[in-house]
Amino acid sequence: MTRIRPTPGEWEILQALWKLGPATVRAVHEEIGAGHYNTTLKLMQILAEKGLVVRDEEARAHVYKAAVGREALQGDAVEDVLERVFGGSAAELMQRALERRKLKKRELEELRRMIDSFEGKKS
Amino acid sequence: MTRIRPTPGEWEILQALWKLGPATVRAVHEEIGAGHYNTTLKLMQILAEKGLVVRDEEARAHVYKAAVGREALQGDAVEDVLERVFGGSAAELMQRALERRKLKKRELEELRRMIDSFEGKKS
DNA sequence: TGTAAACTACGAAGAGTTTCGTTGACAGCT
DNA sequence: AGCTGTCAACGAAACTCTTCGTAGTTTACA
Repeated sequence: MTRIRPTPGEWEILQALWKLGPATVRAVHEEIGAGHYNTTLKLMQILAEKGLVVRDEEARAHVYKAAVGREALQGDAVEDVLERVFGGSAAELMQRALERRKLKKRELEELRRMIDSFEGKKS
Repeated sequence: MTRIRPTPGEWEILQALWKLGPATVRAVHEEIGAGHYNTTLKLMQILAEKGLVVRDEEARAHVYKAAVGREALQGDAVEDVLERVFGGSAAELMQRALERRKLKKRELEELRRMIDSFEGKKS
């Protein structure tokens, strides 16, 4: 099972596609709002080659859509950063995240619920 | 304030240096336990150029030590992954981390304490 | 003194990523 | 038909990262 590891440019495309749903290069490019149109096109073609997006070529303006789930790819990205940066310690990762980003009260409570449920499975 | 973004190879060196303290190329290379000696050397020279490590050239075998704090770099790495992968949502990042890695009971409790203290600062 | 081992230094090769110029096809309009 | 704008496709160029071959220096020691 090889881990999927999009490049930064590819992440930007994928985020746009997850947000927009199936979309043309033009639409994705405008959602991103920066860089050259051809760069967006090229990256989307590369993503199609890699199978991370699928392309409907019916219309002249091809319609792309993400072929991978957002959560799954995020999970892979977390694995990467855990291994490379945190030596596998998820607790340390979360500590840094808490230090850097203030979470909304609602988010903190939801997080606590998640921890509760995980702790329930252990003991 | 430019964010420090070591490459994967550089992270490996830095992790070894944080673990060993000031060390020679040889020591770091053996700690890593893989790859070509010259690759380790080259990466450490690059790190020195970038200022992420400092080099004591007194002895023939130069002694390198990390010039940046582990926690600070981890924080930068978290910022990166938050922006690129999670659209800034630390809650989502932590959710993925919890799904992927089982934390020890002690870690879960420590995490809960951290959440408590952060929540205390709000409302 | 001669030789082997350990070390730094240099640079080139190869892969991967991103950017963008150019080309050719197609569609709409006058 | 001719003009204009939009599109996909291709490939070159620049850049980064990693690997490793080669060279030259220093140290240890017989």
